Amino acid sequence: GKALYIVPLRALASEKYEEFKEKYSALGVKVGISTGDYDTADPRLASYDLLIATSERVDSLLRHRAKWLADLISVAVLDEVHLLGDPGRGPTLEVLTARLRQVNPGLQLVALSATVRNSGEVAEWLGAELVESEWRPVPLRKGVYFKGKIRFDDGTERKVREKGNPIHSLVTDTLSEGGQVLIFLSTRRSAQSLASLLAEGLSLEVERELLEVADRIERALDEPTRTCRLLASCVRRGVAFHHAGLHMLQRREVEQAFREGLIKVLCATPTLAMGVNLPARRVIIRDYRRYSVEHGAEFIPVLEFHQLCGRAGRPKYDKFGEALLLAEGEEEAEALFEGFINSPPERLVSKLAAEPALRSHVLACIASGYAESLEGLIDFFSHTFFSYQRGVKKMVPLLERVLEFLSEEGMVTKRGENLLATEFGQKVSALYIDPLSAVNLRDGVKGATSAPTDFSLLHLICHTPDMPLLGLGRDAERYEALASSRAEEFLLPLPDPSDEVAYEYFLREVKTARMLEEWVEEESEDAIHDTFGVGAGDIRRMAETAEWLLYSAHELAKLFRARKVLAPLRELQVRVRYGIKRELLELVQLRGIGRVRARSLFEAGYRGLSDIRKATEAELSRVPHLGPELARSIKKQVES
DNA sequence: ATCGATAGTCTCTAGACAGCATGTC
DNA sequence: CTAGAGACTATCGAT
Repeated sequence: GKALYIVPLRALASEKYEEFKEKYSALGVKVGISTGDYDTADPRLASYDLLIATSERVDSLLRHRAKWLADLISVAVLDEVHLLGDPGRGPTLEVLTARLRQVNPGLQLVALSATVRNSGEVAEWLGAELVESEWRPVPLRKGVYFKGKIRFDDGTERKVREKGNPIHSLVTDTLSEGGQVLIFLSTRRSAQSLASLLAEGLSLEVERELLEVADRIERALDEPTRTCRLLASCVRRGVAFHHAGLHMLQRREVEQAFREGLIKVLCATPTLAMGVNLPARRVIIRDYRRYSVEHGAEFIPVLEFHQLCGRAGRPKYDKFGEALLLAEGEEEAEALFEGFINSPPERLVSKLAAEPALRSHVLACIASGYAESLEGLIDFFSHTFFSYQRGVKKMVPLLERVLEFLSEEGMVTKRGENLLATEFGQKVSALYIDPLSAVNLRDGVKGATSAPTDFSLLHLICHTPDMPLLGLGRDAERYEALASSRAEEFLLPLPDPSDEVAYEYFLREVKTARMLEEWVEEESEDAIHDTFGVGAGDIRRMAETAEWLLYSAHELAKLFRARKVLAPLRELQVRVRYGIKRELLELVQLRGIGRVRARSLFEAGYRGLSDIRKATEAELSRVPHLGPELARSIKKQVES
């Protein structure tokens, strides 16, 4: 039979894909990958022997009733199942698991997890045998550093020569023995400031290759932002920082250079522990507290602590790995030992009861024909981890409430005992958006009486639970002013200012919409960084989400015959993808031409495909940001 | 009146999945 | 279970 390998991140999917392709292709195993940035309904998907996919992708395939998935797969691997406890992603994982078992009762499941307190419970839910193993490729020692001394969990100690602050001493200590250090911090700002401090203080000797890496990092965007320059200047001194605000190219450069040993010290936020494998001899966990809006500064979960520790020790290079916590006093050292090193990890608790998750999965169940009645739904949900932990009875009222919402909004109809998804419901499930997002998009799109502005549409998609919003910060007044000056552009009724929660939310939507508008007006990333406090990585991620929602809005507009918004939505979708004004739409159709080169061509007088047709290759290659290679390529594209 | 040092006050905080269509060095 | 860094501001004294 075939195998399905399910991972939580795209980056992990492509890492596994490369790894398995290398290992198994020679044996004649066909390895494939399916994630959001690869094909959707690729018919070849069914021909692979081993398919690697993100959990949302598998869920989506199941929603599209991919028959082969049910029939051909004989084993599924669930990598990092401890995500079951994640409020955002966990529900998908348990629903997908239950679904796979529903359609294919004979399926063999292999679940891989970090240690959790109730692993037995998870195994039992899955009908699997629990296998526990302490083995790792490189032995790991955990310890606490205090006043020039590391105390390890195996009872040993190590003296460290104190030099400057504790971090500095530990870094110097590791470097003196030829090791690399990975330092985990809780905020982007801390990561950046510690990196520049260490870059300054360590004065490492670096290899020439690293200078090239630094140049590439500085040139990753069309014009470098302050962050680009800061990162490049750190890298030139053998130090780097890493967080999700960086452009993907920069993250990859940093990871690669660290892997090759060129970068010696890396200051990172937790992205690095969740993502691809990137080990170091010594891991220093400086921030073991993290701020949360509800509880203020909190200790990170023990589970996550272990996740961070897991990055210590490079196979083949290090005899052992070390993960260290920093203590400021004797009692704190003791507390850290007890609280992290000697503490059992948390229990996994199902988060399926959260309404947004339930809305979406109940609809999918009905829309894809996995349940045709309330009984059918209850039966399906009785096989989830939630029901295993809390009993189906707790689930029933929640299901009824969600069903009520879906039928009120016209996504599901009841015919006697039968539940049926409407065309609207089908569409929403296939688009993979939150049904509440769909309701807002539908209302907005139907309410458009004339051709909407960019801002109208951007605000509309920001008014959905699927769009992550920017924080308001100190900008309340500014966006209140913006909202009132552009009041007639909103497609939906505005909230009452006396409802503070709703109004603040609204202002954040306005701010986020404004950020996307600047992106689409070709404001420089540096300027966007300054006014909105988002990095290149954030902009790309938000644009990607916006594009998906604009596409969804377009599909719903088609369904509800809101003709006036169709063309503007489609056009804006492409503009958000590239971050361009309307006038560049034609140029950007060419492969190899994006935001920067399209603008460059336009300024040079090539305003459309016909201008390019008229130009010679030599003329094109003289346009800034273009070379002979690209000139030839676009000339060829224009002629065919 | 102006500047600037200092101390007190305020503000802010990690991450990242999903649709669809189309095509190469 | 509620921290710490950096930006901002008020205050006061020296010139």
